[in-house]
Amino acid sequence: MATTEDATTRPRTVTLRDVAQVAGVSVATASKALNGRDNVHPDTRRRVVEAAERLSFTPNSLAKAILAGQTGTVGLLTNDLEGRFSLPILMGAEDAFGAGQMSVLLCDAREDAIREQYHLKALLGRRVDGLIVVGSSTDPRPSLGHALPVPAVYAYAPSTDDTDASVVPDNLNAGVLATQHLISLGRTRVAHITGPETYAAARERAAGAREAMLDVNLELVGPVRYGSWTEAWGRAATDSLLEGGAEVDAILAGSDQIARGVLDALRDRRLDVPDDVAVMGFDNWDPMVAGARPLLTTVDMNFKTIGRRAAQRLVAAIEGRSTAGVERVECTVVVRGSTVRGA
Amino acid sequence: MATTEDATTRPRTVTLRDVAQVAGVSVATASKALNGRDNVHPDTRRRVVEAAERLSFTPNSLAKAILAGQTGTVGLLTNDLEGRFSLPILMGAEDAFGAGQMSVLLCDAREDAIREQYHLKALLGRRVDGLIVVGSSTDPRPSLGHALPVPAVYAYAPSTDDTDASVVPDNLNAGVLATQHLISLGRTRVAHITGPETYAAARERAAGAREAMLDVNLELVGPVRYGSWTEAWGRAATDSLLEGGAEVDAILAGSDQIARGVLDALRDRRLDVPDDVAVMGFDNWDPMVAGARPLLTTVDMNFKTIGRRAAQRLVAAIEGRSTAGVERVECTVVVRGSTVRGA
DNA sequence: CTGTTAGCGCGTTCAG
DNA sequence: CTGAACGCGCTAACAG
Repeated sequence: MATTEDATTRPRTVTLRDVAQVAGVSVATASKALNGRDNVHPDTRRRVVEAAERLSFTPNSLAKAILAGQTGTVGLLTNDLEGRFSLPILMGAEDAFGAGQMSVLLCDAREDAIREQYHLKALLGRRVDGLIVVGSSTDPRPSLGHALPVPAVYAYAPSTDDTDASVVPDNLNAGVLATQHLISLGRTRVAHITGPETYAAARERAAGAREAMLDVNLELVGPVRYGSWTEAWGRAATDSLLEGGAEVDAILAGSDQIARGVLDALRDRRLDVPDDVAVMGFDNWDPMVAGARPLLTTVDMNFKTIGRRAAQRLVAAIEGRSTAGVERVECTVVVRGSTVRGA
Repeated sequence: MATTEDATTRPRTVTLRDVAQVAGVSVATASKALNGRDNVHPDTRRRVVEAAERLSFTPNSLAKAILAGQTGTVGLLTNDLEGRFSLPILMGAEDAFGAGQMSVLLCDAREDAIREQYHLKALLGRRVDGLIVVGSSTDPRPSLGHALPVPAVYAYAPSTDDTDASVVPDNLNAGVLATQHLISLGRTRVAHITGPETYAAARERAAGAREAMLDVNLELVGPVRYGSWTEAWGRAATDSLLEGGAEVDAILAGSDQIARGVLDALRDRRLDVPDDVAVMGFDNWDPMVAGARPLLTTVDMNFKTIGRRAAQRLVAAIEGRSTAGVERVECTVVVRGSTVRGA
């Protein structure tokens, strides 16, 4: 690692003025030529374009932005950069913007309101055209308020203020769909092992499961077992369930991690999956799903779609077509070997 | 989701001019007052600051940047937003910048050179002060070249051009340290199951393992088993290893996922971990490590540190103290129950 | 068709 | 201690 002073060798940023000079025209003409405006002689345009390429001119978006009042930049304020939710959401947003020319300024507030304010200020200072706010759980989070100079869309965690725009996973429906899949396989004795009751996601999925059972005049086996989003809890809860003598032909796990624990516990007891007991998870989290034996049936919450929709609504809002309210994104059951042999 | 036209209700962006007007001073004075420059009467300053707060004035960084020639923004160009490497690196970079006032513009090129060029152009247009380029594997990647108007630092994947600045994990040393840990426990018959031989990370870790064994006049049991970075490969390779009649007292897995597969296969064969066979992985990837039975000993490659170092070197380069060459970040052995009972 | 002028929001001289 | 004037890179309106 040698230290070198190459600041001097680095080419100075080339401006439109340089291009104009090389092409032998005025700055204004160069501008028009490069932006495809009318009233420029083809020959002149060609000269300007050539000069621009030769100097590898990159227009200064900042200067443009200062005029236009639009920066083509959005702020993405997350609280869960570690988590596996922000990332797909971020990708979805990138997707949606990618086609256009939006760039994403990323900030992680780490669940700290002070940090969030700080970053918010920084983003507004950089004159972002809009904000996407990603929560760390599906529980509602405080609104940034309506006094913002730019529109905001809340993703994953809805805003507590429902005149804000939010895009969230449909956890209730996820519970319903998962349970209907199990019922469609002829399973009638379904137990539900899930994460902490303090999580809205856990409660809503459980409510969906209960609802789907009720629709066919069935009930879940025993109470919903709330615990933590871990494999260890999946194992422990399964053990206690079976030791309690419960007869089950399906276990609905509140997440893929819990499902992995359930599978392990069943395997230890020499119970066959899916013949004896069918198992399902939620999230379709690849590393968990792909390594499971058998491969895990799960519900994909379509985080990427959430990100994409949030981005689309944000763009709409920036263009003046603002929408309010919570949008729930459909989830998808992904059938694999843990519920249907060989699938 | 009701559509509303609230563009009108949204407060117009307030400029320094507004503040000056309210405070009854000129823009120049307002500027000095807010930026803590000398030669401003305390009373005047107070009036200006109050006005700024009342209007919730946010200085326009763009305008500032256009003058200063520095935007306080860096571009992070990744190829692996899905992957679990960019994320910690991104966080480390955020950490390092967070103290200061750098903001991060994020772009995912998805391994597509065209996309990368496109994003690069966009970032340069936004006049980023520097670039961090994150690869998707530890294999060297093509340099962006030296004709860039701003410095670049390559993280995770080094640049093929070693006059560039790169920060990468020390995979060779990781292999050494892991193996030394096993040796220190008295294990002498160590097998190595890892990912595809096409990956530099796999080859280097294997080389480190071989080297550490050689240091104490030992050899790995059998050839290195190259395969894929999956649990399934871990299971399959372990089965074939043991069916081949190999006597091993330790298995070094090339990743935590592979290690999980190894643990499963050993468990199926009623072999005790760590008493019969000690098992180790690489990456210290929490979801894999935390769910393992027993908890998995592994090598943490300190991705966050990589991100932090890349950010620090970038800042140094931006300030003119540019450094060239590849920096290898130390890794750390994290001891848990799969090598030391009860740890 | 092209060049000149003005101004976006701000920081920085330099007179007053 | 304060304010007018200038310039950053660029586009829009107008004049030639």
